[in-house]
Amino acid sequence: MAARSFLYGSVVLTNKRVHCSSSPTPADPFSISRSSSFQGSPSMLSFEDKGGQFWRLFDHEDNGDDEYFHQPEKKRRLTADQVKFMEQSFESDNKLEPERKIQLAKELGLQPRQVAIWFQNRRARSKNKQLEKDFDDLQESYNKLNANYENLVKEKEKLKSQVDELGEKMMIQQKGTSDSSSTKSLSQSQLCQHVPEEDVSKNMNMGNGKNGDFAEKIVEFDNRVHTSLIELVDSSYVFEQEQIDGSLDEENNLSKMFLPSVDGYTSPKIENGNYTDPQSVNSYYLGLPGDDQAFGFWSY
DNA sequence: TTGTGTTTTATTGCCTCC
DNA sequence: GGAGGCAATAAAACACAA
Repeated sequence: MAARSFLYGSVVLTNKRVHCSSSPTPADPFSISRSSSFQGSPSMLSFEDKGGQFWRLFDHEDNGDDEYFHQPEKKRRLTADQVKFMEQSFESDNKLEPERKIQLAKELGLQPRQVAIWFQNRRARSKNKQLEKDFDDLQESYNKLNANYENLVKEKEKLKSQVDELGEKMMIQQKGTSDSSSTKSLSQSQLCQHVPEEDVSKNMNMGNGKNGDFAEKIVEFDNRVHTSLIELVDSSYVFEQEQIDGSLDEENNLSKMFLPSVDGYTSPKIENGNYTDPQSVNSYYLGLPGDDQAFGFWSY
Protein backbone atom coordinates (compact mmCIF):
# COMPACT_ATOMS: atom_id res chain seq x y z
CA MET A 1 0.00 0.00 0.00
CA ALA A 2 1.30 3.39 -0.84
CA ALA A 3 1.83 5.60 2.14
CA ARG A 4 1.53 9.28 2.59
CA SER A 5 3.23 10.79 5.57
CA PHE A 6 3.23 14.33 6.76
CA LEU A 7 4.46 15.63 9.96
CA TYR A 8 5.05 18.54 12.14
CA GLY A 9 7.63 18.15 14.87
CA SER A 10 7.94 14.53 15.77
CA VAL A 11 4.36 13.63 15.00
CA VAL A 12 4.14 10.97 12.34
CA LEU A 13 1.06 10.68 10.22
CA THR A 14 1.01 7.78 7.84
CA ASN A 15 -1.84 7.59 5.42
CA LYS A 16 -2.95 4.90 3.08
CA ARG A 17 -1.57 6.57 -0.03
CA VAL A 18 0.78 9.22 -1.23
CA HIS A 19 -1.01 12.50 -1.49
CA CYS A 20 1.84 14.67 -2.64
CA SER A 21 0.85 17.31 -5.10
CA SER A 22 4.02 16.80 -7.07
CA SER A 23 5.60 13.56 -8.12
CA PRO A 24 8.46 12.78 -5.79
CA THR A 25 11.51 12.47 -7.92
CA PRO A 26 15.21 12.62 -7.21
CA ALA A 27 15.29 15.80 -9.22
CA ASP A 28 13.02 17.48 -6.76
CA PRO A 29 14.89 17.62 -3.47
CA PHE A 30 11.89 19.15 -1.73
CA SER A 31 9.47 16.45 -2.56
CA ILE A 32 8.50 13.80 -0.12
CA SER A 33 9.90 10.40 -0.88
CA ARG A 34 8.60 7.55 1.14
CA SER A 35 8.62 3.88 0.63
CA SER A 36 5.47 1.95 1.22
CA SER A 37 7.12 -0.01 3.96
CA PHE A 38 8.25 3.00 5.89
CA GLN A 39 6.69 3.11 9.34
CA GLY A 40 9.25 4.99 11.33
CA SER A 41 9.25 8.54 12.57
CA PRO A 42 10.72 10.87 10.07
CA SER A 43 11.97 14.20 11.22
CA MET A 44 11.40 17.65 10.02
CA LEU A 45 14.35 19.82 9.35
CA SER A 46 14.20 23.55 9.65
CA PHE A 47 16.67 25.49 7.64
CA GLU A 48 17.54 29.05 6.96
CA ASP A 49 15.90 30.49 3.94
CA LYS A 50 15.36 34.18 3.45
CA GLY A 51 15.46 34.98 7.12
CA GLY A 52 15.06 31.52 8.55
CA GLN A 53 11.31 31.43 8.12
CA PHE A 54 11.01 28.31 6.06
CA TRP A 55 11.47 24.66 6.60
CA ARG A 56 11.34 21.43 4.72
CA LEU A 57 10.31 17.92 5.33
CA PHE A 58 12.82 15.18 4.89
CA ASP A 59 12.73 11.51 5.42
CA HIS A 60 14.69 10.32 8.31
CA GLU A 61 16.51 7.95 6.00
CA ASP A 62 17.31 10.74 3.63
CA ASN A 63 18.47 12.99 6.34
CA GLY A 64 20.34 10.43 8.34
CA ASP A 65 20.92 12.89 11.11
CA ASP A 66 19.53 11.93 14.50
CA GLU A 67 20.14 15.43 15.71
CA TYR A 68 16.86 16.35 14.00
CA PHE A 69 15.11 13.15 14.87
CA HIS A 70 12.19 13.74 17.25
CA GLN A 71 13.09 17.39 17.30
CA PRO A 72 9.82 19.18 17.84
CA GLU A 73 9.14 21.84 15.30
CA LYS A 74 6.27 24.23 15.69
CA LYS A 75 3.87 25.11 12.99
CA ARG A 76 4.81 28.43 11.51
CA ARG A 77 2.78 30.91 9.57
CA LEU A 78 3.76 32.10 6.18
CA THR A 79 5.29 35.52 5.93
CA ALA A 80 3.27 38.47 4.78
CA ASP A 81 5.21 38.53 1.53
CA GLN A 82 4.55 34.87 0.86
CA VAL A 83 0.87 35.32 1.54
CA LYS A 84 0.73 38.41 -0.64
CA PHE A 85 2.43 36.61 -3.48
CA MET A 86 0.07 33.66 -3.26
CA GLU A 87 -2.93 35.97 -2.96
CA GLN A 88 -1.94 37.57 -6.23
CA SER A 89 -1.54 34.20 -7.80
CA PHE A 90 -4.90 33.12 -6.41
CA GLU A 91 -6.53 36.19 -7.88
CA SER A 92 -5.38 35.28 -11.35
CA ASP A 93 -6.47 31.67 -10.99
CA ASN A 94 -7.74 29.91 -7.90
CA LYS A 95 -6.85 26.50 -9.28
CA LEU A 96 -3.30 25.33 -9.14
CA GLU A 97 -1.76 23.49 -12.05
CA PRO A 98 1.16 21.24 -11.09
CA GLU A 99 3.69 23.35 -13.00
CA ARG A 100 2.45 26.53 -11.42
CA LYS A 101 2.50 24.95 -8.02
CA ILE A 102 6.11 23.90 -8.35
CA GLN A 103 7.05 27.30 -9.72
CA LEU A 104 5.34 29.07 -6.84
CA ALA A 105 6.92 26.76 -4.32
CA LYS A 106 10.37 27.43 -5.70
CA GLU A 107 9.86 31.16 -5.77
CA LEU A 108 8.55 31.24 -2.22
CA GLY A 109 10.88 28.63 -0.78
CA LEU A 110 8.02 26.41 0.23
CA GLN A 111 7.07 22.84 -0.42
CA PRO A 112 4.71 22.34 -3.34
CA ARG A 113 2.40 20.66 -0.90
CA GLN A 114 2.36 23.73 1.31
CA VAL A 115 1.38 25.79 -1.69
CA ALA A 116 -1.32 23.30 -2.57
CA ILE A 117 -2.65 23.34 0.99
CA TRP A 118 -2.66 27.10 1.05
CA PHE A 119 -4.68 27.20 -2.18
CA GLN A 120 -7.06 24.59 -0.87
CA ASN A 121 -7.67 26.51 2.34
CA ARG A 122 -7.91 29.73 0.42
CA ARG A 123 -10.59 28.26 -1.84
CA ALA A 124 -12.50 27.15 1.25
CA ARG A 125 -12.30 30.64 2.75
CA SER A 126 -13.38 32.14 -0.54
CA LYS A 127 -16.33 29.80 -0.74
CA ASN A 128 -17.42 30.62 2.80
CA LYS A 129 -17.26 34.32 2.10
CA GLN A 130 -19.29 33.88 -1.04
CA LEU A 131 -21.89 31.91 0.91
CA GLU A 132 -22.07 34.66 3.50
CA LYS A 133 -22.49 37.24 0.77
CA ASP A 134 -25.22 35.22 -0.92
CA PHE A 135 -26.99 34.85 2.38
CA ASP A 136 -26.84 38.58 3.05
CA ASP A 137 -28.11 39.35 -0.46
CA LEU A 138 -31.00 36.94 -0.08
CA GLN A 139 -31.86 38.34 3.31
CA GLU A 140 -31.85 41.87 1.92
CA SER A 141 -34.13 40.84 -0.92
CA TYR A 142 -36.45 39.14 1.50
CA ASN A 143 -36.57 42.19 3.76
CA LYS A 144 -37.42 44.43 0.82
CA LEU A 145 -40.11 42.08 -0.38
CA ASN A 146 -41.54 41.73 3.09
CA ALA A 147 -41.63 45.47 3.64
CA ASN A 148 -43.38 45.85 0.33
CA TYR A 149 -45.88 43.22 1.29
CA GLU A 150 -46.58 44.97 4.58
CA ASN A 151 -47.18 48.19 2.69
CA LEU A 152 -49.58 46.43 0.35
CA VAL A 153 -51.54 45.07 3.28
CA LYS A 154 -51.79 48.54 4.75
CA GLU A 155 -52.84 50.01 1.43
CA LYS A 156 -55.41 47.31 1.05
CA GLU A 157 -56.89 48.08 4.46
CA LYS A 158 -56.95 51.74 3.58
CA LEU A 159 -58.76 51.14 0.32
CA LYS A 160 -61.11 48.75 2.00
CA SER A 161 -62.18 51.37 4.50
CA GLN A 162 -62.70 53.80 1.63
CA VAL A 163 -64.95 51.27 -0.04
CA ASP A 164 -66.88 50.81 3.19
CA GLU A 165 -67.34 54.53 3.48
CA LEU A 166 -68.53 54.91 -0.10
CA GLY A 167 -70.79 51.91 0.24
CA GLU A 168 -72.47 53.39 3.28
CA LYS A 169 -73.04 56.64 1.44
CA MET A 170 -74.57 54.82 -1.47
CA MET A 171 -76.76 52.74 0.79
CA ILE A 172 -78.10 55.86 2.41
CA GLN A 173 -78.70 57.39 -1.00
CA GLN A 174 -80.45 54.28 -2.26
CA LYS A 175 -82.67 54.10 0.80
CA GLY A 176 -83.73 57.64 0.11
CA THR A 177 -84.74 56.77 -3.44
CA SER A 178 -86.33 53.39 -2.69
CA ASP A 179 -88.76 54.98 -0.29
CA SER A 180 -90.40 56.81 -3.19
CA SER A 181 -90.03 54.19 -5.88
CA SER A 182 -90.03 50.48 -6.45
CA THR A 183 -86.28 50.07 -6.79
CA LYS A 184 -85.12 46.53 -6.93
CA SER A 185 -82.59 45.73 -4.23
CA LEU A 186 -79.15 44.66 -5.33
CA SER A 187 -77.69 41.40 -4.23
CA GLN A 188 -74.06 41.22 -3.16
CA SER A 189 -73.22 38.99 -6.08
CA GLN A 190 -74.72 41.42 -8.53
CA LEU A 191 -72.55 44.22 -7.22
CA CYS A 192 -69.37 42.40 -6.74
CA GLN A 193 -68.99 40.04 -9.63
CA HIS A 194 -67.61 42.79 -11.81
CA VAL A 195 -70.35 42.44 -14.34
CA PRO A 196 -69.46 44.26 -17.57
CA GLU A 197 -70.60 47.84 -17.46
CA GLU A 198 -73.16 47.51 -20.26
CA ASP A 199 -74.73 44.54 -18.53
CA VAL A 200 -74.97 46.39 -15.25
CA SER A 201 -76.56 49.35 -16.95
CA LYS A 202 -78.92 47.07 -18.82
CA ASN A 203 -79.92 45.18 -15.72
CA MET A 204 -80.34 48.22 -13.59
CA ASN A 205 -81.93 50.58 -16.05
CA MET A 206 -85.18 48.66 -16.51
CA GLY A 207 -86.71 51.74 -18.08
CA ASN A 208 -86.61 53.57 -14.76
CA GLY A 209 -84.67 56.82 -14.68
CA LYS A 210 -83.76 56.62 -10.99
CA ASN A 211 -82.59 53.04 -11.26
CA GLY A 212 -80.50 54.13 -14.22
CA ASP A 213 -78.79 56.80 -12.13
CA PHE A 214 -78.02 54.31 -9.45
CA ALA A 215 -76.62 51.85 -11.95
CA GLU A 216 -74.32 54.54 -13.25
CA LYS A 217 -73.10 55.21 -9.73
CA ILE A 218 -72.41 51.54 -9.21
CA VAL A 219 -70.45 51.38 -12.41
CA GLU A 220 -68.58 54.54 -11.51
CA PHE A 221 -67.77 53.19 -8.09
CA ASP A 222 -66.69 49.92 -9.56
CA ASN A 223 -64.38 51.72 -11.95
CA ARG A 224 -62.87 53.75 -9.16
CA VAL A 225 -62.13 50.64 -7.17
CA HIS A 226 -60.64 49.02 -10.23
CA THR A 227 -58.49 52.04 -11.03
CA SER A 228 -57.29 52.38 -7.45
CA LEU A 229 -56.27 48.80 -7.37
CA ILE A 230 -54.37 49.06 -10.61
CA GLU A 231 -52.58 52.18 -9.42
CA LEU A 232 -51.75 50.58 -6.15
CA VAL A 233 -50.35 47.42 -7.65
CA ASP A 234 -48.52 49.24 -10.42
CA SER A 235 -46.86 51.74 -8.11
CA SER A 236 -46.00 49.63 -5.14
CA TYR A 237 -45.32 46.23 -6.60
CA VAL A 238 -44.48 46.24 -10.25
CA PHE A 239 -42.17 49.17 -9.63
CA GLU A 240 -40.09 47.10 -7.30
CA GLN A 241 -39.38 44.53 -9.96
CA GLU A 242 -37.08 47.02 -11.63
CA GLN A 243 -35.05 47.42 -8.49
CA ILE A 244 -34.28 43.79 -7.91
CA ASP A 245 -31.23 42.46 -9.67
CA GLY A 246 -31.33 39.73 -12.28
CA SER A 247 -30.26 36.97 -9.91
CA LEU A 248 -33.83 36.59 -8.78
CA ASP A 249 -35.41 36.69 -12.19
CA GLU A 250 -37.19 33.42 -11.85
CA GLU A 251 -38.59 34.37 -8.49
CA ASN A 252 -39.60 37.78 -9.78
CA ASN A 253 -41.39 36.31 -12.74
CA LEU A 254 -43.37 34.12 -10.42
CA SER A 255 -44.13 37.13 -8.29
CA LYS A 256 -45.30 39.02 -11.35
CA MET A 257 -47.73 36.28 -12.14
CA PHE A 258 -49.06 36.02 -8.61
CA LEU A 259 -49.03 38.76 -6.05
CA PRO A 260 -48.50 37.74 -2.44
CA SER A 261 -51.67 36.43 -0.94
CA VAL A 262 -53.20 39.10 1.23
CA ASP A 263 -55.18 37.71 4.11
CA GLY A 264 -55.58 34.52 2.16
CA TYR A 265 -57.11 36.09 -0.92
CA THR A 266 -55.98 34.84 -4.26
CA SER A 267 -53.81 37.33 -6.05
CA PRO A 268 -54.70 38.75 -9.45
CA LYS A 269 -52.65 37.50 -12.36
CA ILE A 270 -50.40 40.05 -14.01
CA GLU A 271 -48.42 39.81 -17.20
CA ASN A 272 -46.25 42.63 -18.56
CA GLY A 273 -47.90 45.01 -16.18
CA ASN A 274 -51.39 44.06 -17.35
CA TYR A 275 -53.88 41.87 -15.66
CA THR A 276 -54.48 38.74 -17.59
CA ASP A 277 -57.72 38.17 -15.82
CA PRO A 278 -59.62 41.36 -14.88
CA GLN A 279 -62.16 39.30 -13.02
CA SER A 280 -59.42 38.06 -10.75
CA VAL A 281 -58.45 41.64 -9.97
CA ASN A 282 -61.95 42.54 -8.95
CA SER A 283 -62.49 39.39 -7.02
CA TYR A 284 -59.16 39.83 -5.31
CA TYR A 285 -59.85 43.35 -4.30
CA LEU A 286 -63.47 42.81 -3.40
CA GLY A 287 -62.60 39.76 -1.41
CA LEU A 288 -64.93 37.47 -3.24
CA PRO A 289 -66.25 34.95 -3.03
CA GLY A 290 -67.18 34.61 0.55
CA ASP A 291 -65.84 37.82 2.05
CA ASP A 292 -68.96 38.62 3.98
CA GLN A 293 -67.28 40.86 6.45
CA ALA A 294 -65.94 43.32 3.97
CA PHE A 295 -69.09 43.85 1.99
CA GLY A 296 -71.90 42.66 4.18
CA PHE A 297 -73.60 46.00 3.78
CA TRP A 298 -74.33 45.19 0.16
CA SER A 299 -77.03 42.73 1.16
CA TYR A 300 -80.25 44.46 1.88
C1' DT B 1 -0.53 37.00 32.59
C1' DT B 2 -4.17 34.28 31.33
C1' DG B 3 -8.38 32.71 29.46
C1' DT B 4 -10.91 32.70 25.33
C1' DG B 5 -12.24 33.33 20.65
C1' DT B 6 -10.52 33.58 15.88
C1' DT B 7 -7.44 32.60 12.12
C1' DT B 8 -4.18 29.86 9.79
C1' DT B 9 -1.79 25.70 8.61
C1' DA B 10 -2.11 21.00 8.04
C1' DT B 11 -4.23 16.17 8.19
C1' DT B 12 -7.69 12.77 7.22
C1' DG B 13 -11.10 10.42 4.75
C1' DC B 14 -13.93 10.28 1.00
C1' DC B 15 -15.03 11.25 -3.68
C1' DT B 16 -14.39 12.01 -8.69
C1' DC B 17 -11.79 11.94 -12.78
C1' DC B 18 -8.73 10.00 -16.00
C1' DG C 1 -5.32 2.83 -9.00
C1' DG C 2 -3.13 7.27 -8.64
C1' DA C 3 -3.80 12.27 -8.40
C1' DG C 4 -6.10 15.89 -6.76
C1' DG C 5 -10.26 18.32 -4.76
C1' DC C 6 -13.24 19.09 -0.88
C1' DA C 7 -15.44 18.89 3.83
C1' DA C 8 -14.52 18.19 8.37
C1' DT C 9 -11.44 18.59 11.81
C1' DA C 10 -7.13 19.22 14.75
C1' DA C 11 -3.93 22.07 16.55
C1' DA C 12 -0.68 25.90 16.58
C1' DA C 13 -0.48 30.80 16.22
C1' DC C 14 -2.44 34.94 17.04
C1' DA C 15 -5.50 38.77 18.98
C1' DC C 16 -7.49 40.79 22.72
C1' DA C 17 -10.10 41.77 26.79
C1' DA C 18 -10.04 41.35 31.81
